[in-house]
Amino acid sequence: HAESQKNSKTKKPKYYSLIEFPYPSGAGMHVGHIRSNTAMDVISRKRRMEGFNVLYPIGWDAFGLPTENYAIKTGIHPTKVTKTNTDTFRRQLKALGFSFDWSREINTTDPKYYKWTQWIFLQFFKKGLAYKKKMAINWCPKDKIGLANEEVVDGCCERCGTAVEKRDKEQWMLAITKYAERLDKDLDTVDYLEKIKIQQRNWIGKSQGVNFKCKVKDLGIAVEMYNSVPQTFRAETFTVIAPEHHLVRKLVAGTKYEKSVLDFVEQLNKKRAQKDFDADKEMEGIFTGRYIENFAGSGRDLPIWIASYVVADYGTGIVNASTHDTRDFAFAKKFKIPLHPVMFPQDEVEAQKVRNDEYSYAKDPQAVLAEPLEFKGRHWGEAREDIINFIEKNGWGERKTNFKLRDWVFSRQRYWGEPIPLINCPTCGWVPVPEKDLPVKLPNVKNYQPTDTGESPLAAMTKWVNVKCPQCKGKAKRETDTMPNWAGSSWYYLRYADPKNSKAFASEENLKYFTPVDWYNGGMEHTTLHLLYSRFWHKFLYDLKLVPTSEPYMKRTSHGLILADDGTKFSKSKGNGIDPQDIVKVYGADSLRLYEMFMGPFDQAVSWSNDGMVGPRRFIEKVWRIGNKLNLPPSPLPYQGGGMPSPGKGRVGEGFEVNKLLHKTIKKVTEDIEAMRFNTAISSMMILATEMDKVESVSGVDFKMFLQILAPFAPHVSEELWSTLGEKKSIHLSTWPKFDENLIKDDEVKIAVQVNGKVRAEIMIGADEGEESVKEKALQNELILKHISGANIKKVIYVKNRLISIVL
RNA sequence: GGGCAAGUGGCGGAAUUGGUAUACGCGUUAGUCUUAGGAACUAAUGUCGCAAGACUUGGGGGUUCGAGUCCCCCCUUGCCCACCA
Repeated sequence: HAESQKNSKTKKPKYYSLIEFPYPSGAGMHVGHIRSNTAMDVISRKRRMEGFNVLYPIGWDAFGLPTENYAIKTGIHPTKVTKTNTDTFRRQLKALGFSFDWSREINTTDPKYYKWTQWIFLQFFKKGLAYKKKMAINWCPKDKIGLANEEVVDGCCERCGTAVEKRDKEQWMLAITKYAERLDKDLDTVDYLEKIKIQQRNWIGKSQGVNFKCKVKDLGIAVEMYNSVPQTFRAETFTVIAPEHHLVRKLVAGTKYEKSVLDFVEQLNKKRAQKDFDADKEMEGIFTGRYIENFAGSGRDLPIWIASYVVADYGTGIVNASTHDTRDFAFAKKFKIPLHPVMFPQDEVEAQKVRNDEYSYAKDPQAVLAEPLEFKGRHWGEAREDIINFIEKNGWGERKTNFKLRDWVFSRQRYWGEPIPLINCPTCGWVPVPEKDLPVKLPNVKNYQPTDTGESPLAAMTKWVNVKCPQCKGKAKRETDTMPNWAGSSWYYLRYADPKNSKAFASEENLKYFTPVDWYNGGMEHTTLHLLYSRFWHKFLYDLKLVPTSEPYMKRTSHGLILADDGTKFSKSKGNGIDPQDIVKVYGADSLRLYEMFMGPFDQAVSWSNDGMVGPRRFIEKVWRIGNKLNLPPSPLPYQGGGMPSPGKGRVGEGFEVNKLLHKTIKKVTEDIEAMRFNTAISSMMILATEMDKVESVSGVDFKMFLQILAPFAPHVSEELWSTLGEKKSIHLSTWPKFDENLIKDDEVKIAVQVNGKVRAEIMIGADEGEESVKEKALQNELILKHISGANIKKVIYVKNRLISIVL
């Protein structure tokens, strides 16, 4: 295994490659888990051979619910469960020969580690970015835990599937929205797969629009209405407000609408909490009896409706509505609210349909505006900026940027997490635990079960809870909430740079040398949670001048899932996971690694197939056989079925051709690894091996170069053969081979000759043969003559070294 | 409903990004060697056809000398998101 060295010990440039550290579940790893590890191991090994000091670390993200639930069920302490599980995982990973630097292994549940998770949290607290807020949180009645918005799937708990309820609870929040702008903008500075950037951008949901300033008629209340498509602001005929909006009560107080509206809201809120509520289908609303007065100087008063599709916490929770929004349109149709289109398709027939309110017409950049009159005839797509300026000049509203991103609910009422290191003092309020008292260790409790009151099990530990206030020394109580499992993973890549440091989360020197992460591979499912959270923490630490860069990861790629052979997901409940160690026992670690990389495109989902394992295994045996031809001492390759592979029979071949193929393969493998096209890299090595197997003798130099490009994929067999060839140093410390430009050029090329688009012949030409000469060759070809005789040749097209196309 | 992928032999998948579709692997068939083979090697293997040849990348149109690749319409599947205009 590899030991990454600190700056002082090496002059090599560093390279930091990273995989998401695993959550050590009781089920152990299945073959799907190691796809990412194998890919990054290939890249890390190649980098070492290219002369980098590679940091490729590993650790355990071990806080979290599954372990806690297991502890509740069995009564075994989560620490013990974690120990057992990490031992299993470690054994499984070691069986595959990943070149992790095990000397840097970390564990988020180790007090020496979570001391710094707590420390970083306190920095958030001190900067006012951690705050307590009473809010309607998502409450899972089964897990008895508050969930972040991001953890609710279809109105259900992401973990257990129980329908989520709303509950008021004081929660610690982290103000990620303060960083929304930078999290969006700085995506321009990093090399992430485009689909990852897109997904993060959609999640952050930046939208630029206008906050209109309005008054409620007869009440004199000022309200703001956010609209992200202000171009169509002359089209609105009504206003929609979210049912849970705080203004609703004020609007109807003391009016004849009060009872019916409040009843409606209560019912609607219940309905919306259900998981199968479909806002588009079940569009509901009620008139409040109130109007927006003279909206944006239009002279029109807009009736205010409560609408089921508006949310209070996006924008201002109240929106000027018009025909040019599909949901507003559907709402108006349902409640027979008059419409007033202001933009039209260029096609007159279609335009008439819009005039007749036959359909909603929205978001077409080519649309022609009829109003506002100052913009008559201009297009929707280009008039936007001018119209916003126009609105601002007239004082109707202000330019405003909104984000979908919400602040992060950071409290959990659970046992198995980092205690939030704060003390609540009746006189001083929330006081941070002094740095010298960190970490606040998890106390031993008998019962891990969360309480029905929604308090953490820690709340029952009165000895632990009751403390002196660090400021006034009066009686005070500890916070009993713990952190979510995303906390420890938000900064773990920094700890790897200096995992044993007790003075800081990592030394400045080591951070400067090792960070940022150069290449980070992980699952798409973490794009909007872990990946975004850790970018947020990193930027915060950057602002405190504690890390040297503003982004944690320079490059982010993702792997496709490995599915069971029936195309479904591996899952604990089905118990269909395949243990990599079972495969290793039969086929060997190298075969498994090769197969994982060979089975399909790295970024796409592939189904596991036990039969497919055979191919890579045979390939390795073939490589072994070629090694035997080099007069090596016989050394049996163990095989489950017993027996020894045959030495193979040499045939007379042309060594020179093999040499050319070798250099072409070096080029292909070198390039394919960088692009994560591992499958085609392996296929080209298979072709090379077949050719080397056919020829009578292969030069040791050639064979060693082949072993070197194979080494990142199949580290064990290549190392073994390397040493039997007399090499004293590890193949993994050798220098990545360079291909010879002269050898990858062909003197002769076979090209296709097409007649009217159909391939009719193939001819050999010189690699740099002139166009005229090639055309002549083609036209004189017997097979071609058959097809062109008696016809008029209109055109002859020559694509260099590819084909000739004759058009009759 | 939105976003992102994807649809190619019996199966997993290649295709230098508009230039010989089906590389490589699995499976299958025949042969060689063998006491034996669940080893290895050789050959064949998209479909139809005796052949010449014709057809073929989810379906239908189009652009082009030339389309798996580009454009339009439609169908199907997966993942993520979904009251957020």
